[in-house]
Amino acid sequence: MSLPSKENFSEWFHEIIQTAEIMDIRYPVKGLYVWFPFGFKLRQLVYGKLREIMDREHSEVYFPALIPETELGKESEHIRGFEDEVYWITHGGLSPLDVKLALRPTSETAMYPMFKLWIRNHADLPLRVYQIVNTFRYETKHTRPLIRLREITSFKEAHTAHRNYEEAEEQVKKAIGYYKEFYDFLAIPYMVIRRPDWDKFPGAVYTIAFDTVMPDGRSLQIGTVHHLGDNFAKTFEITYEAVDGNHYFVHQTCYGISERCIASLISMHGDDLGLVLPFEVAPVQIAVIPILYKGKEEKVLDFSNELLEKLKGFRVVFDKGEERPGAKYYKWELKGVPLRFEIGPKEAERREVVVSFRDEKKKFSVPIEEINEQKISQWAEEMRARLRKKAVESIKLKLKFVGELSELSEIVREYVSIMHLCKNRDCGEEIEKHGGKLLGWLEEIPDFLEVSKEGECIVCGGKGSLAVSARSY
RNA sequence: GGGGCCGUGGGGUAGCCUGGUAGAUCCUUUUGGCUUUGGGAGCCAGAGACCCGAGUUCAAAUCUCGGCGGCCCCA
Repeated sequence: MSLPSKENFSEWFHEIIQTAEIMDIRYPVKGLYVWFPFGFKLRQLVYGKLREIMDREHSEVYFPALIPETELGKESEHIRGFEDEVYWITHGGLSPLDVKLALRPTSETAMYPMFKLWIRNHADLPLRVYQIVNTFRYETKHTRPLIRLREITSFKEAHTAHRNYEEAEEQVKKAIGYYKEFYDFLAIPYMVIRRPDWDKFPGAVYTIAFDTVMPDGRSLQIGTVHHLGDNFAKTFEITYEAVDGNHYFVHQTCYGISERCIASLISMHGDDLGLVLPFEVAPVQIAVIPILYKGKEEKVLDFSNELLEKLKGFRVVFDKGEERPGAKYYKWELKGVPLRFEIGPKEAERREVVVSFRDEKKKFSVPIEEINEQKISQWAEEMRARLRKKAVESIKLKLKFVGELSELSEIVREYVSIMHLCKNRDCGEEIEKHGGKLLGWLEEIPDFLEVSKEGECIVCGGKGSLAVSARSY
């Protein structure tokens, strides 16, 4: 029943996914997992926020999951980046297909032939759409629920088209802003990192990623934003007629977030007792536990009902099951319920409620009259601040600035390594010889890092800026 | 890409080396009943398992091979 300690992160993650009923990992195909109802509810709430953000200036769409080989292969760099990982449909029934169909590894080549039809003139721009879909990649490394999947079940991908490079770049900045808002909402600290030129999205001009740090000191990419320039526009002939009457190629961006956001949510805040979830995304926000002594049930139940009446706007569980109170506390703590109200004969007598926050040990009493939506929202907001502070503190312990190249091999085994590095590819490759992966250069300095942006390249001594290397998931 | 370990009730394990009825390995889970309820209650009676396939053998959870699935280490 009890989880392994979070100190042993890999084991802890594996167990909590199952015992907290996020995903059932017993599905008999490698890399595919089943969402439990509870996990799916969490997904729905988290993606609800993402939808809310996207809906401000994007339209939600749906494109087919199957892409003909003829389209997938059009952009040569793009196909080279994915060809090892594509699942192919080769038959319809017993007959071989004339044109093989790929299960989308991502949707650029599904969407952009249609963009060509949709975009005629400058009034059609900017075009901004997104979809939340499954994608397939034949992963050869170890698969892991929510983190490395052969079917990504929850890929939010946005695709935009603009009149020129600059307007597309504006969109890149906006996208970064949206993702910041999303991860701030989840109280997950992140680094915004520009990927090395040799490690960008296949077909992109440049790639900017969101990376966070897992409790075992490995990095996890939890979002990417790509400036595609007019690379795909040229391949798929997406042009528009401008006010001057000439035709120009559009410039595009795309950006995505997968269920790794939920992996990071679980990993960042969870503890030895189970999930710890921000109030807004918790499938159960409040657990009300009555303590039913024999002969006093009615009094306690009446008072509970009075309380429940006040909690109508929230996702509440009223647990009057047979178990003893202690067992119920553990059960709902495992599920990450942010607020717990306990009501026994004493509380009914004094018209008070015992309140307990998931992220803190202490309990305290509050008169029932003081409990209302505003109070609860205030508690929720305070809890988010505490979660973020705690997350930042734990991340700080996993980051280390590296001043000497000779120290890197040692440090990168346990920490996400920060260093000054120039943009020279040779220097970047030198970094990776010491283990870990060069994630790239910090686009901005996060508030939890106190180091100067500029410095001498740790390899060649030239002009360098802050770079990050880590063992990554 | 290279190497190693593993698969037994829903979950975690003992048994495998040295083949001999899973009639009771242990913990957890679960069904019914009684008694309980302020941090994982107790008792009684039940339920539930050898990954799949082939081979060796009188006999396979146990030995061999293959498949599927999982974990770890190195690059």
